[in-house]
Amino acid sequence: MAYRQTPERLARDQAQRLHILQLAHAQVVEGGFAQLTMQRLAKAADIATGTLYRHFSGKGELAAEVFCMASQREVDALKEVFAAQGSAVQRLRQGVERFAARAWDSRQLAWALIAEPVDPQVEEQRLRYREAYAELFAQVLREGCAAGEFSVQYPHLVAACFVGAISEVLVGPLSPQARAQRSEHEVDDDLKRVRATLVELFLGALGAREHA
Amino acid sequence: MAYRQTPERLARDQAQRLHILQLAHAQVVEGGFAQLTMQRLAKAADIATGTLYRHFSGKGELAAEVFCMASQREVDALKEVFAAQGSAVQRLRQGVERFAARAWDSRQLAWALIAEPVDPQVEEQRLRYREAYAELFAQVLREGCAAGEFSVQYPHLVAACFVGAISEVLVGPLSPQARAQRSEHEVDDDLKRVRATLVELFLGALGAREHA
DNA sequence: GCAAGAAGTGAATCAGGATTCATACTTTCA
DNA sequence: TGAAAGTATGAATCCTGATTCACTTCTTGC
Repeated sequence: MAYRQTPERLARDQAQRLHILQLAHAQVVEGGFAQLTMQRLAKAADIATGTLYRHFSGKGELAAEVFCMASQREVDALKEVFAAQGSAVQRLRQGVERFAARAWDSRQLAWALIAEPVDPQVEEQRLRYREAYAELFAQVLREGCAAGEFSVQYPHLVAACFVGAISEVLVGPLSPQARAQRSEHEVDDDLKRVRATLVELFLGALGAREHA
Repeated sequence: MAYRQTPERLARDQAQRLHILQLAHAQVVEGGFAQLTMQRLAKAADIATGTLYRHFSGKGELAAEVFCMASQREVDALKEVFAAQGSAVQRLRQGVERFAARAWDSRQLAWALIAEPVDPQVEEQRLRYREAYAELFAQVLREGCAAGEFSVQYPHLVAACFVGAISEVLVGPLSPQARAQRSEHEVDDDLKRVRATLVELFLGALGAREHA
């Protein structure tokens, strides 16, 4: 007999799995998904490549999980903002600002989540999460409609537009190439303008410019 | 001596190169860039793989060129719409509608151009072209400002938002997965709603709802 | 202490395309 | 016609990582 499923063992397993995920996450934060290879990860975790496969069926699963962890954090942050007190318009504005600020804070990660070319299993999660962001926005839009703050015919589509607009306007400046060219200072200015533009655009679109 | 650079020879060369590009384009139209492999392309063109390398330094260059050809066509179409007579608001509306309609017409291609994971050389062109679309929108925005139709502080950023919104709202329904699930009829309805949403959103954002 | 079964190892293998290159074919022109 | 030089061929090779698996090292219960 050997190695039974004692709670401690299970816990240790979980812990190692988590540790691997954290290291993988760190790789992505540092250099995007391109940086995430099984050998490198194994080395970072100080285990053999084969051991990775005791925790994950393959690279796709692992990468997808890393993606989900990171994205879920963003979704939760946004959810929190949207759950706060205040009019839909106010919350929308704060949501956008928070989103942009977070992306700016960890550009490489934001870029990896939003725009880096990734393999299909990860891309699938990306679609899911974009959907999730959109759903959050859509919910606030519906609340705003219900409260008579503004009127939107297809909240879900408008929400998708918002998500797209945010992504696009961030991706340019976030992309590794762009970052290589601009100074920190310029980049901060960019953030301010981007936030202002997004807020103005969204509230304007809702015919709620003045509430802001 | 042999095979001098007679005009006919050059022309034949050009013709073959073009033919290859057209076939490559066809591959992409059919199955995205994933479908574009050197062996498959060579077979389609009925030449040896090695011969491809007489025309292109490598796959990246070839794929990038295909991407550019296809994108340039879209840019030109949009440019044409924007160059037409009419107020900025009218042209903007028509630009959006045209863009969406074209994407809908060739979904697989649109998806490949907008959202398919592609290799870095192609991704680079994608950024350039997104920039190009944005620049077209920005120009119209500036004209509208100049004409006093509306006022926008950072036309370029707003333009980027437009491009992002259009892409995002199209990508969902355009993605191969989504397409597998919905009927033609549903998809047509989607297009109508998407166009309506985009137009309303953009004109609303510009405070130009009523001009429409 | 030891046998049985888990877990860990990492060099070897595999996969799937891109790329090369020795060889064969064409064209040109003296 | 044949030597020279460009062009085409496509099987073989290379590349880059993911994945495997025979073997070693643990852990446990007796």
